[in-house]
Amino acid sequence: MANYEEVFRKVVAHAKEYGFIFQSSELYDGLGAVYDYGPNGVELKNNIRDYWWKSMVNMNDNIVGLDSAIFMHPATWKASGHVDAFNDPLIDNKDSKKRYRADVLIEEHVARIESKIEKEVKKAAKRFGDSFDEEQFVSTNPRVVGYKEKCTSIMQRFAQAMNDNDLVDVKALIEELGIVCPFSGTKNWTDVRQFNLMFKTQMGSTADGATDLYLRPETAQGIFVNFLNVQKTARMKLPFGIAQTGKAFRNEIVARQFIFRMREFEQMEMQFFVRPGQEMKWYEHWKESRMQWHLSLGIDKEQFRFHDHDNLAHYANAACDIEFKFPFGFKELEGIHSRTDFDLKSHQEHSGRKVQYFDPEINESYVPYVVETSIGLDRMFLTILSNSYQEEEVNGENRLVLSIPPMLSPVKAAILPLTKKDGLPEKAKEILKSLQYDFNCQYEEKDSIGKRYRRQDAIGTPYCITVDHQSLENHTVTLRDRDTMQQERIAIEQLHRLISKKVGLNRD
RNA sequence: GCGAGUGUAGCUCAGGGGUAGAGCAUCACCUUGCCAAGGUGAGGGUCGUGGGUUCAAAUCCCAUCACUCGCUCCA
Repeated sequence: MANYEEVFRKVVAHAKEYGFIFQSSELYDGLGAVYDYGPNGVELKNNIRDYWWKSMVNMNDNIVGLDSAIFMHPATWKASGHVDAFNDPLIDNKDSKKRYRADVLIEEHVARIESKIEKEVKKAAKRFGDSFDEEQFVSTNPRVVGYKEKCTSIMQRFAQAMNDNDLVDVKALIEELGIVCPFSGTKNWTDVRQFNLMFKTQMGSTADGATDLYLRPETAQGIFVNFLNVQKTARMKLPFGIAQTGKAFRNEIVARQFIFRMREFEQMEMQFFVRPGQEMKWYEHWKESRMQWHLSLGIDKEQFRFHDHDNLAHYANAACDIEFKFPFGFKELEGIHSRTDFDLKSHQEHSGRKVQYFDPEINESYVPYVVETSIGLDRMFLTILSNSYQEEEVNGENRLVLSIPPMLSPVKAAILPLTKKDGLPEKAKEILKSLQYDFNCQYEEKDSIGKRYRRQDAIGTPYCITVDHQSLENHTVTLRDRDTMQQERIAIEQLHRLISKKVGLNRD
């Protein structure tokens, strides 16, 4: 594991040194868990996004795109469940230094009382034998009734306190119940604090007339609230999908592991709408299809695995992750969720509008079911980066190469005059002009040719084109392959076709 | 938020009360010309920030900020 950490350290340092990723606001000592993409980083990121968009939207005639705004009506987040689910009251035990969710502590306490009720019931059942009437017992036995009342009053008080945002009373409740920390066994608690996982902001320039808004914590809701607009205007028939990429914001309590967990990050999501009852078929379809997408990038199959969720979120009836083996272990890269009709139905209820689809095949209107594929663009970036980073030995010397899939490489080709005289730079610049319209190219004449090759290796450029004296005579150049370091001499006219074949999406 | 660690040049780090250092990187010139680190020279730091002790603080003390790691959360 120490070795993995070492590799990860190097990847992070490399990302900075070669202009892929900088920490946000570094000039001011940095801003935690926020990162900026540098000149090479933005190219790679754009290429990943393009590749996703092409394969999801352009290659599927039943998927269309959308770019919804980051600001959304605040009711959206009530409907989606985020307002409730993203507000956790937390409390620390000062002795054990452990942190707990206050609601969980209280619920566990209630659960203990409930188990006492069960014990009483069992005991009674034994005592009364066949004539035992559980319902009657539970409603009449004074001890059980007392327990039940206690549970109800605790939960009511807790609900009331949460509703009033009265965290002082939540703490008082915990103290009154005598809840102790399982580790230290003490009641030495801090105050209860609320963690807001959504970022709040205001719309409207005057303080008193402003409306509280949230920065969206996921892009999906923009798709759901536009379901009718898109379906009608693009004349889509079920099953069909809506895809969107964009920024999302989460106030993570801790943010670690470089760009794996960021406060501001970018998602690539596709929500696929299906007839109720067909969701599992499509869930399986997208599970398979998304895994194939990852494998199409040439990454080793062993680096991925599925992880099925046991504890499903409130909206899902099936969910799995595609995990990638990051340098710090297998971690979630993409989620495929069968979200049922939860979201659309909830928006229907909250908005008071009909969010339904009339299905001409069965002559019926219904709220569609949704299968979601949701991948973190930044996580995909880290996947590509950490998977590409390689150190190898060449003639007793280290070579550092990013073996990025060529279609994703920030720079497709470097054009290098062997020397910076005798008209070689001019010839090289001619070639640059002929290629740079279609490919992101770099021209370099500084330093020895070997040094330039290695610099290009370090940013993952698949091709180096070297212009030498022979080029002036017969219009040929050498084309060096990043991975094999082999060179072949080819006609300048062939360059465009060869590079296109290697870096294009269509490999035929 | 708690605990531990770190903060000196673009990067990696040395220096632990007395004029701020090295290697690499950068820039210029020379040399070489197909797999990085040849020669000469140059630029670059009020040692994270603020305060204190001292004749004197990068160095000792206090505070503060940021980052890293662990714990709590994570569709």
